[in-house]
Amino acid sequence: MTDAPPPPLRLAPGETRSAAVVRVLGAQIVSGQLPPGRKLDEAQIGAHFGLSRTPVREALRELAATGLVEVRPHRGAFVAEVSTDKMLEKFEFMAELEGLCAGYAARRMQGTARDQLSEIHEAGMMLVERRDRAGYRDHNIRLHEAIYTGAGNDSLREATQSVRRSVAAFRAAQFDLKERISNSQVEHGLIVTAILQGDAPEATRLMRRHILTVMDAAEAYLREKRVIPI
Amino acid sequence: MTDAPPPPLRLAPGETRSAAVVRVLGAQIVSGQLPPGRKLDEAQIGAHFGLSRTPVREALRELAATGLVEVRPHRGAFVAEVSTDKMLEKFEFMAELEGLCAGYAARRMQGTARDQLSEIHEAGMMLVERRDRAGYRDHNIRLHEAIYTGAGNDSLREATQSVRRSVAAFRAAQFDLKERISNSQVEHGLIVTAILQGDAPEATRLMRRHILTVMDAAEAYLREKRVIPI
DNA sequence: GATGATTTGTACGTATGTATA
DNA sequence: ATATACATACGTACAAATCAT
Repeated sequence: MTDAPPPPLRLAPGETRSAAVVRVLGAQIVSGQLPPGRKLDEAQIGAHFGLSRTPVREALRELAATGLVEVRPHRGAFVAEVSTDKMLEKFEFMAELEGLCAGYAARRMQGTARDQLSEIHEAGMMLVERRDRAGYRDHNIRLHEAIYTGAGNDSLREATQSVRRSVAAFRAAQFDLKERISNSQVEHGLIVTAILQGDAPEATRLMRRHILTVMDAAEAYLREKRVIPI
Repeated sequence: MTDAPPPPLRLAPGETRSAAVVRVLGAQIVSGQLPPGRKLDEAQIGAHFGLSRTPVREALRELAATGLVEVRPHRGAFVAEVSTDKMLEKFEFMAELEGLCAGYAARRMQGTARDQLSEIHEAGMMLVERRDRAGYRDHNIRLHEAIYTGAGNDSLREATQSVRRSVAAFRAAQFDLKERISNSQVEHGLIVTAILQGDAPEATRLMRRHILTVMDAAEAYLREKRVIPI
């Protein structure tokens, strides 16, 4: 329990301490290092980072706004604990949002952005062949983010990113079953083709199904385990 | 400039001071009392409410998370100033979200909730006849909220409410042109009918068009005035 | 149920960074 | 460009509420 000899908090240039805490704690929650339900003690976290409670408090409030943390008045902050039902609702919502992104992207993406989307997608092939699951996870995020951006609506993009993050916090690597990777690449191919052809309804439909497929895997996992994964 | 003789902040039971500040400032921003771009000085606001800067700070951060306030590091907090383009993006996004709500509501609303929706809608008739614009504004919110809830997905509901609030902050009463009220009631009628008949695609389409109609009025207004309204 | 310990909520002072002269 | 003024960012102390005993 005698951890953190030096203050392990590197500040990006121009970054405030509270922003850095948001960054670090958020990553730890999304990655599962801080499991749902874990108490987030202000003083303890502050000591860990070599900070006072003030910037930690602000960071916890900000994380609460994104849904990664739950703060109960006079009771403290906890890594958000999401019931299976709520999590399935989030997936359902995310499927709609991603579907919207794909549809708008099909209508709005132009020259350069379209080429980049193709390049990103094709880069995934190699990762599938290599069975590089970590690499594919990053690739997957890149592809989806390219589509969010291609939708040409910042409000939509931000909302989709936010929901994706809050969902990511509650599905561990377990979800990324081996078979899913090659299936995912195939589904991506269909979606990218629809976008490049400007077929918005098809892009929306395929993307929604793509996300709901992940949800089905998640649901099966959740029902079996009866607990929220790390 | 010698305002606020008594501390004008009433705390709801169990409410923290910072939560109360969020409530009051948020209402003032949405209602237009605090116009976009207005500087929100921590010390000044704290003095106004008879509080120290700490709860005010936390309130400003929370409002920033909802998009009503913009905080720039070391520079302070301001009522969010949204460009015309960004505002139109928000409207576009809101139209999609409300459309989703209507579609899900058509699939999921059951007995009691359906009856309540009908009742709410019919209550609007009287307000239109009376040309009660303030009353209709409240009624309009009630109807839309009933549909959000009827969608049966909390994530979707919260996101829709959030976008609606942030849009509301930038359209003043001017938008609610006299003719719009009766038109709105007619459009509501079509939407409610589609929901009660369980026709999800039609409910989605009608609701999206309903919101985009408001957007067109807003756009015309914005283009004319060349400024963000109060 | 009462009391003490612990943690959060708030107040206030200092340091740091930004903007202006 | 340097200095000055000012608001925020952070630290510290105290009050209030919750939890444990």
